[in-house]
Amino acid sequence: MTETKPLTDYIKQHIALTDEESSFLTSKIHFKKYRKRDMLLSQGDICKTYYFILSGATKTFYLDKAGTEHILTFCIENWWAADLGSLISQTPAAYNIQCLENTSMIEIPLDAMENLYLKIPKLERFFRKIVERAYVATQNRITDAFSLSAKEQYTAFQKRYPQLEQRIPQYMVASYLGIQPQSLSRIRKERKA
Amino acid sequence: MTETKPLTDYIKQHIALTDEESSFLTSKIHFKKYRKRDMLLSQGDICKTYYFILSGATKTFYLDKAGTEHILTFCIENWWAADLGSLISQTPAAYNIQCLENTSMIEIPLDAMENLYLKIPKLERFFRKIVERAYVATQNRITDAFSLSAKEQYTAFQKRYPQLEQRIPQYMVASYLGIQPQSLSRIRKERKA
DNA sequence: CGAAAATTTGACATGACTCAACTGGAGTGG
DNA sequence: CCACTCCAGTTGAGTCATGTCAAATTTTCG
Repeated sequence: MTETKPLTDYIKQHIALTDEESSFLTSKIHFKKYRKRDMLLSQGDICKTYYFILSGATKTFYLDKAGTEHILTFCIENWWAADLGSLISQTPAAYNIQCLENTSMIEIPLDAMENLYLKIPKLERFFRKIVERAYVATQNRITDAFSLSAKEQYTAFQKRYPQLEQRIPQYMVASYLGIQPQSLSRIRKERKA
Repeated sequence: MTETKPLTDYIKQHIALTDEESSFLTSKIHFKKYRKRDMLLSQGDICKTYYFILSGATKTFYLDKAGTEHILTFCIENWWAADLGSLISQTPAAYNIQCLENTSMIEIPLDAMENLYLKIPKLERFFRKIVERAYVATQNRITDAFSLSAKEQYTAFQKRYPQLEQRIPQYMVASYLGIQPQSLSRIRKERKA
């Protein structure tokens, strides 16, 4: 299973795994490829899988009452995607997850996760740290939303996701920033001047 | 140490602890009382402690360049307070934490935490779940900020923190919502009508 | 090439901000 | 116990950033 090696390597950067643990892990996860526009999860479904992105990109978004799309986060290489709220309490997902490019990932089904935690308790620590990091990132996002103007948030986005802007349409950046595409267009125009 | 019992009880609701584990835990944590307006953490300091609130309330906030206060969260009974970003990477805190009332809490110093994880590995699981929950709450906050008007966010705040509004000044609610006190005053006026 | 989608631009509306004045209650000191 | 001060909260008037609606233009892609 050489295809799953990137994940075991990634985990080994954080915690030591014996060969046995490593191969048990490998036996529980699987490699998968998706195509641009494929949905990994739809609002209302129950999220059953953790996704670790090897290459490509996804967006996590939801549709409000008016049917407008709001992008909560982009996930790119070496990052995790899932609707954690749905996953941990097995309730209907609040979010959709969709591929923005052809994307290859490693999937860890929820029930495999339980086995992994039992057999390799160290993984509790690993995932605790992953979630901690994600939590801090989300807090920073709130902080930015609070005190930065649309212009400044756009700059912050470019810093947080270097190069991503080149890979996705502008209206998605606007959606991530919580502004209208027209407004982003005007901000960009103004910045050039 | 009967004063620390509420926390051990709280943890036991989630994971089983032997008597030995329970008393080891108790030996590592301490009970403490703070007074209204006491600072638990100041922007720029390194956060060294997890706080579990038994009674009272705190606010976690930061001051922007203009010196305006933005409240990220309120923490009340049975909830955790800390600047996790500062705590996990031992970098200067982005946030201040201050008591809004006389508040009693249980403190777990960061280095005690490491001992606890070693001696009681189950705690990794417990804290993973705590952080997961906090993460989901933060995501929901972003979602609200995105799609709700100031009016609707005010209603959401009242739902998320029942009764808290009665315990704190109105300008803090405004700060939490990310609007001016004047705007909140107008929203309240309009709602009565 | 042609249709559909994305982006830009213009004109106008609006929600929230800013600045400023005023009200009312809480706490303090004479 | 009253006068004074301070601070939270309210209200008003004008401003500004962003939203809305609509049309023109450019880009993408089958």
